[in-house]
Amino acid sequence: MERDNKSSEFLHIGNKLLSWYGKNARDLPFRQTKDPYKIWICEIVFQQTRISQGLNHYNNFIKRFPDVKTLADAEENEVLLYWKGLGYYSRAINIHKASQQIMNDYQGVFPADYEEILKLKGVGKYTAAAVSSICFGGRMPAVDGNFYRVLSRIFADDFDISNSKAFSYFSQLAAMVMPDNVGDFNQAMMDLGSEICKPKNPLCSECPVNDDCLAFSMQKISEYPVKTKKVKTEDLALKYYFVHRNGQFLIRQRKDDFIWKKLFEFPPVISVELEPFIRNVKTINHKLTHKNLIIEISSVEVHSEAVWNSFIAENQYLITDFEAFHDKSFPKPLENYIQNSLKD
DNA sequence: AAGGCGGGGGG
DNA sequence: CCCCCAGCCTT
Repeated sequence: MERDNKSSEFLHIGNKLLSWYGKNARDLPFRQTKDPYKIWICEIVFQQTRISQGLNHYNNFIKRFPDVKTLADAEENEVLLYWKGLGYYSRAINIHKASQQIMNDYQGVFPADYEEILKLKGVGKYTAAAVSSICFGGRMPAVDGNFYRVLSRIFADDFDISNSKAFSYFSQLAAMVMPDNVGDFNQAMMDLGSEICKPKNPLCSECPVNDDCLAFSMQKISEYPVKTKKVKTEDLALKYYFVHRNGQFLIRQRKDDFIWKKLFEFPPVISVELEPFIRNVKTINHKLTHKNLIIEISSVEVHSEAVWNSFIAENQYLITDFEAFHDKSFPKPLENYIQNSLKD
């Protein structure tokens, strides 16, 4: 990418960030490697996810699936199991498909080119830029929420980050401050955004570029970034039946549409023969980003083996128990429900 | 171009 | 209670 005279005016900002990063980089497991597979996995795991939340998932995932081939050879359900509780489950489905893409289309060798990385399932412009810059010396800024926040403050820029053009807009701002070492620059921006230039109560007095920050000099840090779109949440009622007998209970796998893609759940309906055996009803409130779930779970104890068997056969439910359910990925609230039932 | 997708944590 | 987090896919 060619740099013109105008943009070099801000190059010292990027260099200060690099210098700061050299001394203050967070010690994270994926910082010890340039293996594109591991960097790719870490980028996917940490999409819309704080480092502290995803760290165990990342470590467990890499331990079980240390390379592309191991992941490609695995069952999708096992990949989902390692994603349990992390959310945005299409990410797990997509990295599994992408690993097979790499085996089939790239002979198992991770593609080095930005445009090729971008073709992988679940990889967008951010992730392609991050992997190509960190592992292969690519020169694209990895523009994410941190970039929006840091750059909008440095330039006191009120461009609306909820605008669909925000990515390309802030990519241009990034290009103005971006030094030659793009990989480290991208990671420096992430660490600065996470540790210093935080959404609320940023530590401006410790910021390596506070001299260059227009919003800081105007005492208007809290006004940036500008985001107009508001999150609206609506209520959604879900009904489940915890149908159990002799320590076993019934489950089925969800489709890959709507929420909780391909995770396991309880039967959503029961037959009239089972209605008399409803023991208790529990209501669980569970907050998602766009939905407030009200989950009603009725516990149904089945005594008749014949009724049990016919109910399973008619609906093709799967049988599991309080040991084996650990092998399957359940949504968080259902996971918690099972754990609580185990105590009783 | 807009909306949907999890779950956790901070203020 | 609201906002945000190493974004991406579908419509």
